[in-house]
Amino acid sequence: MSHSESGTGVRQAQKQQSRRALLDAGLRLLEQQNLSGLGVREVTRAAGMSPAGFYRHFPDLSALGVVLVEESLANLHGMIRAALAEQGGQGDPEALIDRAVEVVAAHVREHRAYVRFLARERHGGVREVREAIAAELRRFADEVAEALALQPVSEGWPAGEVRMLAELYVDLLVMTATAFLEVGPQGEAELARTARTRLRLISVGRRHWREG
Amino acid sequence: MSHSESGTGVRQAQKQQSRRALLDAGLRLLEQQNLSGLGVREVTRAAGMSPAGFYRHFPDLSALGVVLVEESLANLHGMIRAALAEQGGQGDPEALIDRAVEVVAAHVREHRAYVRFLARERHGGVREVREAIAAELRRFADEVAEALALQPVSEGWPAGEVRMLAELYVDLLVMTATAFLEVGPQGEAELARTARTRLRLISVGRRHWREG
DNA sequence: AGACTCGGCAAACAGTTGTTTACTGAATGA
DNA sequence: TCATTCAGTAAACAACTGTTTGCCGAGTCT
Repeated sequence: MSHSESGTGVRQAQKQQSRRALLDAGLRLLEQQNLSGLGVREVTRAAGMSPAGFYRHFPDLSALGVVLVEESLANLHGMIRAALAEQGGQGDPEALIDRAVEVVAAHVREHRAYVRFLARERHGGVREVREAIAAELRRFADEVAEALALQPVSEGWPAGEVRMLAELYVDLLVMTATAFLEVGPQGEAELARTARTRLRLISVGRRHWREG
Repeated sequence: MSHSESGTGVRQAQKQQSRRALLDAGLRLLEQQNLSGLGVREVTRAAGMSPAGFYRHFPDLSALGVVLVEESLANLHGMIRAALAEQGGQGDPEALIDRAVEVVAAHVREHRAYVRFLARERHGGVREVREAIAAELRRFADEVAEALALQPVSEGWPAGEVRMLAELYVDLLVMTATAFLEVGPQGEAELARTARTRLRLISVGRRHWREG
């Protein structure tokens, strides 16, 4: 058909489908288990595939884990980026905090398995996955730092301190996300409230920082 | 010999020694692995014992994990309790923060394996262990809340808010501890500095809370 | 049309696993 | 001293593991 670009169609599509089945099965199994305790056969069985088939897609279970990491944060990344852009530099910080907590809550509701996976493997036993998560969170902090620098409150703050602040916010948001996992639907509202208070506490501290 | 109390001596001592060997071997193996990926045979092999011997001490690997949790926090608990008592209610909060970070740093240096274990299994795949950690951290927060309530700054604060503040401090300290794990010896000083700044930020926020 | 690529499979490999069984022998209590 | 307790053992169990091999057959290219 075409004389350039991809060329193949059905072939790659089928492969991607199998790959997706493996990723989905893995993610599902990892809701109740650690990556270092997961088995190749276990995943292929759950994906309806022969054990050997796994190696056509990933060399390792670690490799599958790394892909899951990227997928995990791609979503959240997008949502946060949208939230930050929406408020821009001139939005009032209080509203931004509310929006951020809201976004995190929604994200957990929609991608529960991914969030649990991240929380579980962030300090888990597989180095490559740990490092992948750390790298993504670093990029996440970059983005938050960028947004913070635009706020009027950051006038005159050195980049290093803004960056530190951003990391603090990211850590708090990640903690909030994992806390959402462990709370029932009826506890969500209160958790969101305390999360907002935590963030506001930082916000207030920041405004009065110079005076000690 | 004696006609009451324990009676047996050598017997129990030998058993305790084997039990310790199992716990130590487990802790060592868990430095590079997750509990859900650990095996009974693996542990007994590392402890120089027959596989069946394990069941004379623990029904499960989860049970061993729970014991490790208790041991992990017993130390830290004691150190923090000492630091809090040392300052009492009248010590200045800044100094208390410095002392707390110092204590955490020392604790990580001395009990690296325990701290890594806690960080790894806090959200790990074994429910019983997760719950044990959560329970211990809750008790930890109780203690911090008690200390915070004694500070003059907490005048007029409702107990619920003090408690929330205590949880925030605990979360930050735990995060600091796990961060110490991932940083080389030359990065420790800077990490301690940013940890202190984070805590001070909260402190400042708290002082100016009412005025918004 | 024919040659070729390559995702998926069945089978085999040599190990490993958790747990139970019946046992041994030293520390114990009378 | 003699019977009892019980921590630790060796052996066996069936089931499972990760990975490699050769093969098939559908999708692809010329």
